[in-house]
Formats: sequence, C-alpha cells, structure tokens
Amino acid sequence: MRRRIAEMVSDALSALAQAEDLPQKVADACFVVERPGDPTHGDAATNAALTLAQQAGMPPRQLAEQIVDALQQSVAGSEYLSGIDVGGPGFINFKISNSFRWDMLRDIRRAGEDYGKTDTGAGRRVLLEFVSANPTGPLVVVQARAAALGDVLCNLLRKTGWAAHSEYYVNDSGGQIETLGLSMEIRLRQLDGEDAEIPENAYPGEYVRQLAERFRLRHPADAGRIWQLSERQRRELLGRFAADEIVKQHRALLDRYGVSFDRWYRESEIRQQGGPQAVVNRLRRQGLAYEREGAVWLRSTEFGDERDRVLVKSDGSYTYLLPDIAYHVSKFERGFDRLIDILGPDHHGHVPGLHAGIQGMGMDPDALEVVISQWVRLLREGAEVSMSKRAGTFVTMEQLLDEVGRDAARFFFIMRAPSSPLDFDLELAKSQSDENPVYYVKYAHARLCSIFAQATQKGVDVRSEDLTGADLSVLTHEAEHGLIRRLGDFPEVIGQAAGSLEPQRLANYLLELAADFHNFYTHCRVLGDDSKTTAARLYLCCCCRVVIAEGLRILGVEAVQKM
RNA sequence: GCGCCCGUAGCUCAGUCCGGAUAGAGCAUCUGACUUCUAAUCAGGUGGUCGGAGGUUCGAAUCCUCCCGGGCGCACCA
Repeated sequence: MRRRIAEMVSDALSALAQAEDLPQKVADACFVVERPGDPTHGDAATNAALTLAQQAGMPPRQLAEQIVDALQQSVAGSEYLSGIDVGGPGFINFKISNSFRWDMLRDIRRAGEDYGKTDTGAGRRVLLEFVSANPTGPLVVVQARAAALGDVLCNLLRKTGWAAHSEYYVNDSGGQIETLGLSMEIRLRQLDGEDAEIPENAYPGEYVRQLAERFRLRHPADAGRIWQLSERQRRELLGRFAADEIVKQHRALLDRYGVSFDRWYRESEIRQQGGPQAVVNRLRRQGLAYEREGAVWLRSTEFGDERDRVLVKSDGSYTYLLPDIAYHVSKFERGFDRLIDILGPDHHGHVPGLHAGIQGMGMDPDALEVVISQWVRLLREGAEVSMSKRAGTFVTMEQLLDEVGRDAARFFFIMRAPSSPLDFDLELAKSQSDENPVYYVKYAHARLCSIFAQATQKGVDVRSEDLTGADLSVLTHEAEHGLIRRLGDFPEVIGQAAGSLEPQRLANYLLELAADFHNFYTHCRVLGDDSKTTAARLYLCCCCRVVIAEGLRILGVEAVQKM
C-alpha cells in the first residue's frame, strides 16, 4: 500500500517537473511514506513536500498543495484511497478506503497463520548460537534471557524466509572441566568420610555433591577404582561425567522452557576433528600467528584489535578463543552464510579476537553478527535480589521458572531490547492480575476464544463458509477501524523485529493489539441481534485471534483458550 | 586510561536503526463504567529541562562532537 502511494507521489512529482512548475531534480529526491502516529491524520502520510520545499524554492505547504493537485487524478482512480489532504507543516495525508480494509481482512483470513510471512531471507541459511553455558554449574537468569531471545529470533527469522538453525556450543573440554573434576574428587572424598576442604579454585556448589553421589550410584565399581588412576586421568573422568550430567540437566530445563536446539555442538568434537590445530597451522602459514614466550599468538591487531590474543598457552593447552575460532570456521564450512551469536554482557571483550580469527581464516567477519544480551537484575518487593553465589541468595533459571512460570519469564525477557539491562520484577511477573502485561495479551486471546465458544453454542460456526461471505461493510465503528489498522501492521512489525534482531517490537505490538481488541470488545458487541453485524464482527475476531496466536507462538508464549 | 551498553513521567520502559505534526504505554494516584460475548477489561484526569552543552537541519528524544552519571569488558579465565 505504502509502496503504491510512494509511486503515485513519485509520478506526481515527475509530472510537476515536466510541466516546469518544479526543477527537474525535485522529481527524484527522497521522501518516505509512513503511518502517522495520530490516526486523525489518516492512514498514510508522506513528508515529500517538507524534504523538497527548499529545492523547490517554495514553502512546504504550498508545494504540498501542488503535489496534491497533481495526485488528485490518481487518487480518484484508486479503489484503495478515499481521501487526501495537507496537514501540519506540509504533510500529505492519505485515507484508505473501506474496500482496502475489507481486502486486508480477507487476506488475513485466507493466509491464517501464514499471515505476516515474507521471503526476505530467500531460504538462505542462518545459524543462531545462544546460551552455550559452561557445563560446570546450573543455568542462571541471564541465560534464561538469552535463551528466550535466541528462540524468538529463530522463530522470527523463519517467519521471514530464513532457513534458521539453532545451536548450543558445549564447552566440555579445557581447564574448567578439570576444575569440575577436582571439585568432584573433593566431594567424593567427603562422601567417603574424609575431611577434605574445598580449595579456592574449585566449584563450591551443593550440586557438585549431588553429582558425586550420583557417580557413586551409577558407577559403583569405578568409584573405588578411580583412586588408582593418575590425578589427571581421574579428574578428566570425573569432570566428563559431571559435565555430561549437567548438560543433560540444562537440556531438560531448556525443554521445559520451550527452547530446543537443532544441534548441541561439543567442543570435544571440534578438538577430536583437529579443528584447533588446523586453525593454528593455517594462521601460522599466513604469518597471522606467531610464537612468543612459549605461547602461540594470533596477530589480531592486523585486523583492528587493540592487542594480539593468545591461542595456545605456554603449557600447550588451548585458550577459549582457539577452539571457538575452529567452531566458527565449521559453521561456515557447514554452509551457513550468516551467523548470529548471542553473548552475555561479560563476553563482549571476546568478540574482536573472534572476528580477527574468522578473518584470518579467510572468512567474512561481517557474516557474524553478535547480539549482546544484557544483564538481568531481579527485584523482589522493590529491592534488588543479590545475585552473589557466596551469599547463597543467587537465583537459578530453574528457580525462576518454578516461581514465575514459563510464559511470564519469556514475555518479560522479550519485552525489553536485548541491549538494555533488564529489571525483572518477580512480584509483577507472578501476579495474576491486570498489572501483569503477559496476562493482558493472553486474556485478549482467551476472550476471543470465549466469543467463538458462545457463537458455536448459538449455532454459528466460525470456521464455516458462511462467515467467509460475511459483509464487511458494516464494520464502521472507530474501534473496528483501529483494530483493522493494527492488524494490517503485523507484517511490517515482523519484518522490523526480524530485521533489527529486536523481538521486543513484536511484544510491544501485541500489547497494542490487545489494547485495541479490548477497546473494541467494550464498545462493539460481537454476538448481537443483527446477524450481518455478528458475522462481520466474528470475521474481524477471527483475524484478530489468528494474529495474536501467531504472535504469541513466535514469542513462545501459550495462547490459552480460557483463563 | 581505552572499548561496548544504558540514561525519556514518582517507578519500569516503548519510540532512536531510517529526523517530522501537541514525546507514548503500563504501574502508582484520582474519577467514572458490570441485568448483556470473561471487570485479568474499558473510558477519562494528574504527572515530562527526552542526563547536560554545543553543532547539522525548515524541523532533533532520534544524526555529529564534547561532557556528566551508571553497568560491563580490557588474562597464557571461560
């Protein structure tokens, strides 16, 4: 629609230029057609006269009048436009016709859940990596945020025509697994009645003790035999066992959260395939890696990094960065031409090295987009819940889910821009009341379902063909027009949210849509005496329900029938 | 010190990418609306130096520069 209007304005400008009322260059200047914030200004507006006034050498309003004159012809010929005028400092406002509204509703009903789907991605392959928590302890609240974000982005990208895959990178190798093994060893000694202290560099959590108990239960034979192994072998065995168990727990918890991954990619796989070694070899060959003080360094300053980064430590073990570069190389090799990493706020220092590594390996660093998912601050009764592990007040993702539930948690995380630190009010998220935005949207959906249930009782089948033929011309109330207009915005919102990787746009849209619906519900009785009005309003309700349900599906929030 | 993010109503935040019409919601607070499809709702009132200062522009919350405040990062940790 807006594109059509833009063409008309363009044509009008050319016509004016041709008639020599305007300098030629005005005809190809830029302007936008958008929806005005204030509905009384019409359904679409262009700032053409404002941007071009100076070049045309006349006041904006006067130019606007001329453009409007030139547009009159085409507006009169369009079945989708019903009016045009000049407003404010020189905006040209367009009013859409009723037939446009009706056609749009029919499009929505025909498309159903496919409404808003686009082919922007053209089937190109994109890989989203998110959460990727170390398997050394329970998932925490920031990871719940990243999980919701990644899952919703994945849905949005699929909705816009991308072949999106989600992946979880499991750091199941390296120093931290050894540390985990050490922690297990201490706990096993304690279980055997030894008076073993937990050293500073081990994980102190209670969960390690539970894992140790499980190890004894599962492998009673090994539990005695491990003490004959070398320290290194023992810690590796125990660390691996614990990490595997923790990964299983993470996976189960994420499942419960409604987040599943297409693939769990283990760092140990990358290592077994020799990925890190291959990276070092190639970088060395190209002079992009060098040895200094017994360590191998990446010459990342070559690519704009502020300092070079260590790839292989002087003790021969890898840094986090090296296998991660190898992992990203594998992403490209597996045919993904766009990569999105969602990282926690404490990891952004890692990005320049990764970019440099990718570039050094001959890949396009711009193909990797990094989204930083910011901190979450938990509030309880207005006070911050301290997240200190030592103080023992720290809240895990599991506790959060137990307390507020999946839908509220996901919606709250998605409501805010990823780059903004988030205050999560536990009381508000839990409250089953009008204060809670999650319920506001869900309630709109439940209300719609309730209307359909009533309609069915009265013998009207909302899925039947007779509704398809409803006469939509009776939808004339302001609340109806507002709702229809909002429904028409859905594809654009999807496009924006997916394009900017900012799902909060969709959450905010759904809140606005729900508000429009509640307003409509209050002012326009659906199941009334007049069967024509009833049919048309049911038709509108069908469209509204589809859009809310589809929006909630993308957010991973359940669209309930009853509340 | 350097880099990234944030600063909009009493509180929590949209809006910033792509500059436009009197800057929007929710919560809090005040006033109204249930014999009718769910009042988990609706209508209305109160509430603003868009962190500050310059600059660009016909026009700036939005773009540029500088400054202030808060968070995070700057390891042979991950």
